[in-house]
Amino acid sequence: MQPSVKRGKLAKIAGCNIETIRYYENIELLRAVDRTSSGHRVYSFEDQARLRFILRARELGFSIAELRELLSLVDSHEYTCGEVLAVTNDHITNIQQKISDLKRLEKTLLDMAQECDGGEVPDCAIVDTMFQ
Amino acid sequence: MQPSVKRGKLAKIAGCNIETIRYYENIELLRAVDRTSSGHRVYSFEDQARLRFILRARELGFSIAELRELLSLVDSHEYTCGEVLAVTNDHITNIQQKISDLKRLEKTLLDMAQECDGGEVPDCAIVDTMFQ
DNA sequence: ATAATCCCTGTAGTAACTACAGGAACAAGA
DNA sequence: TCTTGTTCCTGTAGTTACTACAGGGATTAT
Repeated sequence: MQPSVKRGKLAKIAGCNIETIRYYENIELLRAVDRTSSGHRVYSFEDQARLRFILRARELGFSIAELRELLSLVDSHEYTCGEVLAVTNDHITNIQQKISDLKRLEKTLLDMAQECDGGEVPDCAIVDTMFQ
Repeated sequence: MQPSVKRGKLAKIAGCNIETIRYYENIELLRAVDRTSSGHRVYSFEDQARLRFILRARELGFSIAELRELLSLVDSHEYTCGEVLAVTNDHITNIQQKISDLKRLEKTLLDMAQECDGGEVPDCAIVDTMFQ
């Protein structure tokens, strides 16, 4: 980790697309960082850590809106563990809901596929089911 | 089910947004249906069945691209059961992948939440973890 | 010096809709 | 018949979270 890097290098070490960084600046997840005299962005150590936090949260499936909530807590420097836990628990609930929706879907599709003999004939239980 | 309806009524009986129908026409999942002399769209019985097929497939999580594949099979009138099953099985595989991704996510989040005591102090294991 | 690479900006495209705005048509009641 | 309210038409823009240009300066390497 270097004390200051430009956008391309930051993208490389953080493992994201270079344009993603500019995007996060546009939507104000990242601050408008310092520039060289010719206008090239220069990212400090803290900037790099913040980007990694953002990318990690995204990997964990937090939406930008949820992430904004997390960041505003962290930025306030007055957040409590309980507040962070609440956001996280909401997110876990969302994910559990998605899992159960997908499982129901999977079951329906498997049932449909079971009905279908996969043969060469132009008559298919799946199509029939989808037409109801 | 009536033999011919206009867009608003079709949306109501099919249970979708009125604009969705026009959207499906734009992207050519639905044909450019007949019009009255003044230009109002009129949907036949077959048009209604096709919309229901589309909506059902979307409910089952098929993407528009997958749906296009299904519809081109159905439209050819020469599809075999095996072809439809192949598309369906691909889709099932996608869904199973999503489920396992989400489960991994859920576990990571639950582990993180476990570390967090949810207390009143401004020091949080979740935040620490996300900063790595 | 020059070529290759990097960085800058603004804008448009992706998926699958949804939501207007501004105006014409139609149905129902007085 | 007139009017009011609802429905329909069109085109366009907004949503999420990026990604991909184009056209042009800045920097680095040879």
